[in-house]
Amino acid sequence: MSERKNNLAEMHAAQKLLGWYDRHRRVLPWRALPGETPDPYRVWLSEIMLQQTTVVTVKPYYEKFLQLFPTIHDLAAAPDDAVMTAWAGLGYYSRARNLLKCARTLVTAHDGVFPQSESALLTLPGIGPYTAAAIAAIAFNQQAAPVDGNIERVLARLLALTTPLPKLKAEVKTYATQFVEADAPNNRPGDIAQAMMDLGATICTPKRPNCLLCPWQEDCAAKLQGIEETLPRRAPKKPKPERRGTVWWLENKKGEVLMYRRPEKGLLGGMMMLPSAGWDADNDSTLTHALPDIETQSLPGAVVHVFTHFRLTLKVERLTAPPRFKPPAAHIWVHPKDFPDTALPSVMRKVVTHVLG
DNA sequence: AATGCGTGGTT
DNA sequence: TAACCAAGCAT
Repeated sequence: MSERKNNLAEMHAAQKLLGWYDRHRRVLPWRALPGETPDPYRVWLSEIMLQQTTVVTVKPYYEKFLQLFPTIHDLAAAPDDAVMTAWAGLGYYSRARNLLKCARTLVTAHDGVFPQSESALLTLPGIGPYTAAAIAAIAFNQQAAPVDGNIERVLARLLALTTPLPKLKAEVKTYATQFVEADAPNNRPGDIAQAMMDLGATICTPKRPNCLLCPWQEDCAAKLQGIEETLPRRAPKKPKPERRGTVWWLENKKGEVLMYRRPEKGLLGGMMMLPSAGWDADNDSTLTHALPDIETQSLPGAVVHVFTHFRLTLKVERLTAPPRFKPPAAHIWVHPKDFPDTALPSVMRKVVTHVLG
């Protein structure tokens, strides 16, 4: 380990990286320009959105959130549903719930001011090891070493680390920390983090990395061995189970559609759904019992949606509510014209499209 | 440590 | 097309 540490220092890796970053840094909406002071609220918001999510996907959501909630005080004061609706389509909805929790905690207990230390940030909802280090480094220029998927890949290749994921993460963290410490005189931990992420996103890509453009092309141990495309190594993935279910488009005379809000925890927590059954045992609709009395029209085809851990195929049935129909508890009628302002996850938007074309 | 948790783009 | 992958977190 100490040998690799020395290698890092000897190859002046940080200088090469920062030189490259100064010439090629990407302009991103949440990124401060050179000389500007980063806004912790914006750094935090972007980091939460960027968890497991690409820059291209995040951009419009980030802009929308800043428009709707310009400060952490605006966000903390917002109704839950406004935040869930603004987040709809971005996925991993626990992020939105924790975002709101975190904003309210900070506003209530700390006057809306973010703590600057990695350890204090780590205690906040939705902020884990990566995000705590990223905010500390990027927003406050603390000597923190965030390790995301990019940095994990970049350093695994630079140092030819063959440990498979997920164990690799801890190993990379120690080297990333040494890297920042070795560069202490430059005092640019935030730029080091962003430079390594930019490098991973644009050059040291998972497939077909563009080594010819890499500032570390002469230093990369993996490239030297010709194994750069095989790193990082990972355990084989499990096959994705298939689930099938039925979703009901139940319309009343006003043209409104029956919906309900899912429980806060678990899959699609806090988001709006059409009644359904057969694929998510905990959320089988109580509507099932009332349906035999109603004439149903089965729509041709099906809606297919792929979640992280299973593939879902939904048959869609269309029904008209009879005159004396009583909606089950916790259900509400929503008119399709209000769908844009409804917290509908993508799988439900696919169902809507399937029905309305 | 392993699993649950979205979605859309790329290959 | 099916598989892979993306600035991870909570439990």
